[in-house]
Amino acid sequence: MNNEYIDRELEEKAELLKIIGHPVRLCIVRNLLDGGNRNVSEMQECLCIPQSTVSQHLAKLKSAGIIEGQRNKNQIVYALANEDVKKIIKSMFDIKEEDK
Amino acid sequence: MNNEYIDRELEEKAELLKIIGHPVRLCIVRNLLDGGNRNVSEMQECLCIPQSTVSQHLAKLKSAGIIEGQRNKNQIVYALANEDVKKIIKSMFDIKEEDK
DNA sequence: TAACAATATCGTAATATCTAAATATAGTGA
DNA sequence: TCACTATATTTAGATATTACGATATTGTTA
Repeated sequence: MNNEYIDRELEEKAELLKIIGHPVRLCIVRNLLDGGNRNVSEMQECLCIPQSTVSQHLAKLKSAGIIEGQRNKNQIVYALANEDVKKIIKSMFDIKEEDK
Repeated sequence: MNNEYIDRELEEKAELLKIIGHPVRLCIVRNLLDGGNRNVSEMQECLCIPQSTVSQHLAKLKSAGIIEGQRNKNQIVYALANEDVKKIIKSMFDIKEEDK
């Protein structure tokens, strides 16, 4: 976007919104905030879609800094890593507390 | 998306996020909330993009119920019409009050 | 009603996204 | 090291989105 009124901040926020603007990714992110599935196999089962598809959505979320993965033994455990996204999900889905 | 874990609500919210997840549309929506340009010509000037492009983005926002247009003489004055979107924009851009 | 101004819609080419199978990688435990 | 499990990457076809010129529509005013 080559436009002085659309600045870097706006571009970045738009990108963030676009990335969570997909049913599978929004489901992943909402579950993460809501204390749900944290590793890929669980997400895959819960979402009923192929593993590679889940992984690609996770890659997209990760490259935007929305989630972070940490290896735990055999698995990779994901967590939300972006405050804007947390705020958005909380306000959209009326989630009160991170249950931990 | 044919998946029992991804329900109607999730689909709708994802669609909403996707629609505001575009720099031009996010700019329009943020300006509307922030008391800025409300008719198409002003937006067009401010955004430096062709009128038909602005109109198409407005159509998308409108068909998702994010904005509503009201005719005022020669022009159509738009306003935000979706509470989720208002909340999101406010929290992302630290807008305190609708100035009116 | 004619000319004009503001906005919307259409057509379409370029680009981006999505999905999923196939394949690769990397950690774990025997 | 070997087999296994969990996850990531690659590839490709299908689909969706985007931008914008051309054109249409609708309201206004003379």
